Amino acid sequence: MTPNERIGRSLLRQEVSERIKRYILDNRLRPGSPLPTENELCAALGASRSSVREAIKTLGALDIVEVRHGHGTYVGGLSLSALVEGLTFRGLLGPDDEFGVLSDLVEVRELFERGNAAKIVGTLEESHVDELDALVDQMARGEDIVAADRAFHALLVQPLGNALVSQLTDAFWDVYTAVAPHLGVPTDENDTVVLHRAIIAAARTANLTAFADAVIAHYTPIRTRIAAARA
Amino acid sequence: MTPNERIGRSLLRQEVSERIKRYILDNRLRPGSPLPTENELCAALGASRSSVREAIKTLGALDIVEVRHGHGTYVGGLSLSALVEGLTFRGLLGPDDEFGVLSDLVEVRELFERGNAAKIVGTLEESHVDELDALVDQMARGEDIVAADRAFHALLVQPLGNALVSQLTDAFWDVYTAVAPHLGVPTDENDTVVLHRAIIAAARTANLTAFADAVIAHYTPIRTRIAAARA
DNA sequence: GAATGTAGGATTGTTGAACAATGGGATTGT
DNA sequence: ACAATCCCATTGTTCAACAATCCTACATTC
Repeated sequence: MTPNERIGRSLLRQEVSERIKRYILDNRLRPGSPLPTENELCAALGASRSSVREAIKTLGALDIVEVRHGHGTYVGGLSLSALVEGLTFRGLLGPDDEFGVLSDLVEVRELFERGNAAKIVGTLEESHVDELDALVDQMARGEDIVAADRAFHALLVQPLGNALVSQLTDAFWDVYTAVAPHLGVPTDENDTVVLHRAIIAAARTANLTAFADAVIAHYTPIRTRIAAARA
Repeated sequence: MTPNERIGRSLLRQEVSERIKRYILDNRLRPGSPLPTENELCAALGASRSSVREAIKTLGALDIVEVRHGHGTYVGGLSLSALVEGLTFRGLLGPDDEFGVLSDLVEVRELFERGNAAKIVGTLEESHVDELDALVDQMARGEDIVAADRAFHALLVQPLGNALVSQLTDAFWDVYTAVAPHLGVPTDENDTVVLHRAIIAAARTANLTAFADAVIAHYTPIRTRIAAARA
């Protein structure tokens, strides 16, 4: 496809990108399904390999496509990795508070847990609470505190049955842990055990306001640290 | 940089991508700031133009960088466009409910408004309420109902002062309007005026529970439509 | 026979050069 | 002063060649 043949149309690699997406949709492919090779795509779409590759790289950044060197190209995991990378960069670029990424982030995470208190407490089963307890025990023993903390909150919102909330929770956690150190936000872990136990206790008694308060109490020191780091 | 010189290291375009991000961070560039030309980047980073371009395309997909044909490359707007494209594709790929993208989406939007009722009602000023009213008037007149609806909800969460919530609200709206038609979800607009007026009325009286109920009532028909479209 | 090593093919990664398309500014002409 | 034109810098696209990687199949060895 010589450039002359597509006057007036948009950028070629953009069209190629759209056509690859369309190909996945039309063929009902699923994450992990193999895609045609670069050369096959070149022939099928009538574009040079460079254009096809640039289009693939674009889709790769969105986790719509995943490329394995020497192996092939596959449908991606459709994760929120792009959101993580984008927000992380935003957070690193604007420590001078042009964007209050960190505090906004924490606010949303808190909202996910506090605002869904009724549903969380209502559908929380005994086994879930035990798992939460086990994670706090792990934190108390000082084993992989960060991982346990992350798993705790993931588990907390899991009963909501909302995959988007779960993935956003994870994504925001990733962004926070990536950005906070660069902004001089300390990672105080003294009260974490107590604060998490309070959340569990409130969930056990199925006391909605107590649960909401415990969640707020949990995030309060974090907000304080962020506010302090700004000054 | 001949391939031999970087054995063991990761992909070149990935390194180039990281170095471009670092360049922006180190030089405290802001959205709209110009970046070096492709050839300058080639020279500075010691990579071929193809590799540099693929790296730039990756960053472009994340809106970290923006490329203008024939003009130059600039720092991007750091928007959530990547999230929109990713979620939209996910929604289109999984109408068979592998991902319940649409319902998850609406649930989060509702949570943003309902869960922050206290803060919204508390900080809502007279002028804001008037603007909300004006938007509903516009909807009642049938002028650009979709745009007015979108503006309404954007304005509703604005007093939160949380840029992330505002942008996620916008992003989710975009995804919904892009995905819903393809899934056969009808866009009934009969009750919208009444339902939006109820939200305003509750906000005016500063009645928190009434506000939350009005928000729930507003989203109920949407959830019903999504559920119906699944069956 | 099983484990290991090796050679080959297929696929993506990288390079370099050349030309097209675009946008904006400088030049020119009136 | 204004407009049209030309020119130049920059990004878009193509092509061809070779490198790096992964997997498979085969051969080797114990």
